[in-house]
Amino acid sequence: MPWKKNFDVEEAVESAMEVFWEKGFESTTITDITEATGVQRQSLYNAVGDKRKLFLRSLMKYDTERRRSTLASIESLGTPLESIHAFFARAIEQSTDCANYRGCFLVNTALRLQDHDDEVRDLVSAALEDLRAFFKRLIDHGKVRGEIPSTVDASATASALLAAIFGMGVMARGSCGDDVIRQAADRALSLLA
Amino acid sequence: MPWKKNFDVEEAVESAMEVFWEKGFESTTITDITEATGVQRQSLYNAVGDKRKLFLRSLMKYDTERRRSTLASIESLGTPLESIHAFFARAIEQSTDCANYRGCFLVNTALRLQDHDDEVRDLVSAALEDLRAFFKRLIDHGKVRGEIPSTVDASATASALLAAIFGMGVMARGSCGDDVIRQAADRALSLLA
DNA sequence: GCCTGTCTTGACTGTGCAGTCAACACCAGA
DNA sequence: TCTGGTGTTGACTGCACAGTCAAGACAGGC
Repeated sequence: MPWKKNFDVEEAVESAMEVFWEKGFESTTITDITEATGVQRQSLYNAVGDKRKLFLRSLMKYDTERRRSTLASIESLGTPLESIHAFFARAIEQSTDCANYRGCFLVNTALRLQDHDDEVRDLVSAALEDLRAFFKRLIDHGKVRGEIPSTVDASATASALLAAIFGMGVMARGSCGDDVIRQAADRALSLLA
Repeated sequence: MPWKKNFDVEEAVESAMEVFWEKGFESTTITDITEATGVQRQSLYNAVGDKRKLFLRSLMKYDTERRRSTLASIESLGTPLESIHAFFARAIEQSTDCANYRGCFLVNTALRLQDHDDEVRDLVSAALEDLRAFFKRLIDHGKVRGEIPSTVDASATASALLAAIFGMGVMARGSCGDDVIRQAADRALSLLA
C-alpha cells in the first residue's frame, strides 16, 4: 500500500497562515510558503490544492483557532466593561508596536476583499459581524450589572466600537502617532460612560 | 526643432489616477493605464517616468485637487458643527453605495503602505494628519461659537472622528450592513454633544 | 528640400509567477 | 522478489507584467 506523508498538513497550514497574514494573498508567492513550511511545491498541491484553497484554509484556521479563542479568553477575563477595556488595551498595544504591526488577519483580508471569492467574503463578513455581536453582548451584560449606563444604545455603540477598532488599525498603518491612536481609543470607550 | 506632444500630460495623469484609485498600485498594469489614457506606453515613460513615478504624481494630484478642495468646500459650507456633520453625511453616502464604493485614494494607499517608498509614505502621513487637523480646527471653532460644549477635548475628539471615518471605510469594504455604518457615524458624532 | 532632434509605435526582452509533469523513491501486499 | 500505487523532487510550461529598443513620423531651422 501507499506511503505515509512525511509532513503534517495542519502544521503546514499554520506556517502558511503566518505568511499570508504577514504579506497578504497577492504578495505571497508559493515559494514563500514552501520556504516557510519546508514542504515541497507539489506536496502542497497534493495535500491542499492551489494557492486559493490554501489561503481559505489558513483563514479558517485563524478564525477558529485565533480570533474565537482570543475573544473567549477576553470575555472571561473580568466584568464586561473590563473585558472591553482589555480588548482595546490589546489593540492599542498591537497598533503602536510599529515594527511588528500586522493587524488582524481577517481585517487585513477585509481590506482587500476584491482579491477574493465568495467563500472568503462570507467568512470575513461573518467574522466582522461576530465581533460586533461580541461588543453588543458585553455592553448588554454591563448594563444589567450596572457598570454601563442604561441609556447607552448597545447596538449602536457596538457598531461605533467596531469602527474605532478598525480605524485604529488604519491609523497604525498610515503611520499616525501613538498618541492619536490612544486618544481615539479613549474617546471611543467614553461612549460607555 | 522638436515636435509637440499630441496628448496632455495632466489629462493622462488624471486618467491614471482614476485607475490607481480604483484598483490600487499593485493591481494596476501599465496596459490598464495606456487603455484608460489612450496614450502609448513609451510616450508615458517619456513624459512621466516609470509606474512608481506615475503613481506618486497621481496621488499628489488627488491630494491637491480633490482632498484639499473637498475639505475647503465642506469647511465653508456652514457652521463648524454643520461642516463636520456634512463630512460624515458624505462619508456615509459613499460607504453605503456598495456598487461604486472605492473609498478615499489616500486611505486606500495608507492600507497598503508596504507597497510604497518613503515619498508616498510621507504624503499619506501628512494627509492623514491634515484631516485630523481639519476636525480639530472645526471643533475648536465650534466651541468658540458655543455649538460644541467647552468640555469636549478638541484634539482627542478629532482623533476619534478620524478613526470613525476610517473604520466606516473598513466596514464598507468588509460588507457590513448600511445600518451598522450609520450607527457608527451617529455615535461618533455624539462625542460632540 | 534637407537636417536635427523629439515624439510615436509596436515589437521585443527579461523576470517572476502559478501551476504541471514525469521520473524517481518508497512501502505493502501477492 | 516483484508489482502497483502513493509521495517526492526538481525541472518545466505558459502567462502576465514592467520596462526597453529601434525604426519610423513629424515639425521647424537652415
